[in-house]
Amino acid sequence: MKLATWNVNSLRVRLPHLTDWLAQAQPDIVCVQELKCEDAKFPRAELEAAGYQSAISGQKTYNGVAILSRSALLDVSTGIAGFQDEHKRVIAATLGELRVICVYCPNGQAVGSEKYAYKLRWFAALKEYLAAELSRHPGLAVAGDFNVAPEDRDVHDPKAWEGQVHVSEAERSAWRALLALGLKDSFRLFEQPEKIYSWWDYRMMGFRRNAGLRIDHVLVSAELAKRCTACKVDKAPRKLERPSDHAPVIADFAEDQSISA
DNA sequence: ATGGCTACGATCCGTAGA
Repeated sequence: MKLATWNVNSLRVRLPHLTDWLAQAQPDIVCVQELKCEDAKFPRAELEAAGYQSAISGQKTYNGVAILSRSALLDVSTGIAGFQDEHKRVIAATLGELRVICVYCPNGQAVGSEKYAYKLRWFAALKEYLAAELSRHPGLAVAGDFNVAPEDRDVHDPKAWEGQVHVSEAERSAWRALLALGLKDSFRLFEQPEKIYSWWDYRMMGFRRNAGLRIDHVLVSAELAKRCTACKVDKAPRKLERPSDHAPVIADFAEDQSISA
């Protein structure tokens, strides 16, 4: 079973990239962020033709999240329970034994800004929400654009980025608070090559220089981590004409139903 | 050198992303 996350930076612009990638990568479930698309304009039929059902929470111009799946999406919920938010950043659904939560965490703009304070409030609310979800769903995956590079090795130039938004101590602390719930960064369950990132600035030839950050993540509960066999960034769509600035991250899971071997 | 792209919705520039 393959579970992916991809910030497409406008679903309307990126739909051909998305459908081509679905055909090539064959994920079973995809968490999509930055739809920038109202629900009424969501290309449901095109994605159904590609073999995927959709659960969506969209809005005009900004934000917007969706979960695409080859199988039925049940118990769909949107937003963070108990947290008032104008932004459409969270959607969750159940697929059999698996609970999937798709997140588009706030950018934060700059350390000390109002948006940064909102980002930290948002992460605190997310943590409480995930704690409750974990207590109900042992098989939980939280996938999306977290807008946090957890460690210096997730940053192309840690010196230049030191203290900046996406890497600041408060943001990394908020990230570690999610791990403290028992969630694992699926990427770090495995040996990885150095300098692997999931986002590259459009400017200054960021992708050519591999000047990136690893900010898109697939977190898994302890139960799900046992079944996780790989996690990789797929850079291929970032090489296309008019790409998203993010690349998809894809995690693999054994279909193992047994308790012990 | 605090810029540099890209998407969007409103114009021929501002907001936002990261």
